[in-house]
Amino acid sequence: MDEAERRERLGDLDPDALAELEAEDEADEHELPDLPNAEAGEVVMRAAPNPNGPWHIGHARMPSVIGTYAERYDGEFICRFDDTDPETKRPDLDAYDAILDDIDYLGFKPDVVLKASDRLETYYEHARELIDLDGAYTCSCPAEEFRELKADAEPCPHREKDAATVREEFEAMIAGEYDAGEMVLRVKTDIEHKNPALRDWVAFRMVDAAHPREEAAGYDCWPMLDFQSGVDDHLTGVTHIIRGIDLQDSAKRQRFVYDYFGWEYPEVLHWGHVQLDEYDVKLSTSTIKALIEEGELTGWDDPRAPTIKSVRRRGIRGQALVDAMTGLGMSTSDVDLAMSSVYATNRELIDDEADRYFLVRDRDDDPAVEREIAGGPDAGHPPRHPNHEDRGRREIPAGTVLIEERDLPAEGDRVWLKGYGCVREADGAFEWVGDDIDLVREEGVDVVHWVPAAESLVTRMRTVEGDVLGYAEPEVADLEVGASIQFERVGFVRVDAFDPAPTPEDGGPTGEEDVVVYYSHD
RNA sequence: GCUCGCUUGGUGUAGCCCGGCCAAUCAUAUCGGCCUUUCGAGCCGAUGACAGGGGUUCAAAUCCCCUAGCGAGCACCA
Repeated sequence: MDEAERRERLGDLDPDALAELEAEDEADEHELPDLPNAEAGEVVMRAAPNPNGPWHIGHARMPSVIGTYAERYDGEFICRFDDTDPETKRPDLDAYDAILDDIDYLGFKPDVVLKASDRLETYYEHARELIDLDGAYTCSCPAEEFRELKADAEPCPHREKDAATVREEFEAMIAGEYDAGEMVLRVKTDIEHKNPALRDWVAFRMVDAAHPREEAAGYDCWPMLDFQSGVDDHLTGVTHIIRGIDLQDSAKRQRFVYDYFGWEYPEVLHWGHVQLDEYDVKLSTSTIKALIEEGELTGWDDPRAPTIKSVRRRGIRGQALVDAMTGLGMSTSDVDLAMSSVYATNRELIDDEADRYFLVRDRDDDPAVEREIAGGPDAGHPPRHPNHEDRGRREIPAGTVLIEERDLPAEGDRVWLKGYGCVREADGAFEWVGDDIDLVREEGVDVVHWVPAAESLVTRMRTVEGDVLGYAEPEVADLEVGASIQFERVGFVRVDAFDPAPTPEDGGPTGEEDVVVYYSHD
């Protein structure tokens, strides 16, 4: 009896037991723990990226997890751009759409897209209300001076200003009557709170630089993250917040504002930082940006860059990334993501559709070597896919072939050219032996890949470790850009371009290539 | 310095709130076998973990304390 039969029989004997078993199965499929206090149809979550550059792989975690939860609970997925710093983390105008595109690649679509920089008037309104509730005060202390007072749990003289004065000075902030550093609005929390991080934090400050978005360029008084994000989460009905441990004090800070307004704070989950193995490059927008500017990387989609654009160009499916990210769970500790688990998932996703081809690599330590075949058929005909004979067979001209030096048999020994037959190495040439498969099965002849010496395509394969040159079999020319294929005994690749134009950067195409492919994984 | 948090095999994770069914789950990785004209896949098997110490208890991965290690916040960044 197999599993299905056993279940059917159990269903007859004891339907309740079967239902229980199936419920367990369903629970097991959840990589992510259930959300606290979550009800189907009432969950609202948000990703709040700062659009200051394209995303690295770590950024995939938030949309992956939120999107997955939104699907599980039939909830809402808000994408809110927290672009309230026109200066130090200055938004990149291209990043807004690039980020939405990356979310789309992961297979999710936000229900709502917001930009904080569109919502300044809303923040001002709430600040005014907070002032009226005696929950905030304008402060002209130099930052350093206040820091010392705070460290000693001492209030500054501005804390006791009357509301009218505070209101007046805040309106002057909005009107742009101060320069950066001259005046801030602080939330009145508890100046003696045992955690210094929570004492009278800044809600609004003056910024001299104009916001890059035209719609927001006229504002000089900008909210800080904790104020803006706290107000927006409430106003947009967010029920569950997920954020990094770097923001673990944010909820505690924002609670003071929520208490003034009588709002209920959402559920909060924190998680640690993600590190990736495999890459030499740090998972940091600024680091990657710098390496591109220095010419170390050819761009955000360089295969050596740990970015979403890069893995996408390499033919990794968004789903593979989502599975890996949700598999990391919701732990508060820092985690290392093994790229091998992304690759394992992706392999399952593309193996069935990826047709097989040959690529003979030509490397310094393992060059392609040429051999003329004496006797034997004119061509080999290996299948396009071992599990799909219906897709037909390739035609690979034989005659004179290339194989990788490491695959070359010793003088007098035999090797099986896959899809062709068995040959023997004799005086720098191959002698036809035959196509009796028992040679492989019973006599242990190695099976290797090969390409014709004359008709093959000059190929550049871009990998995480750098580029590899080689020769691909002729039929690769018939593929479409974007196709995922497997170079047998080499690995899966995505076809990126035919006859690419040369690029000035090191590591890019030189103009010699017939085809450029990006290496996915083995 | 003050405050907060974390620590399960190579990696990730489940279990911890509500102690016993945990001689600890699942995935990945590595190794071996079967199958296969390669690789991959599939099937079978193996490897391998509760940071350390103390306490409470009939019973601790789970509760308490201490130590160590790691991380984060104390920004007019997000």
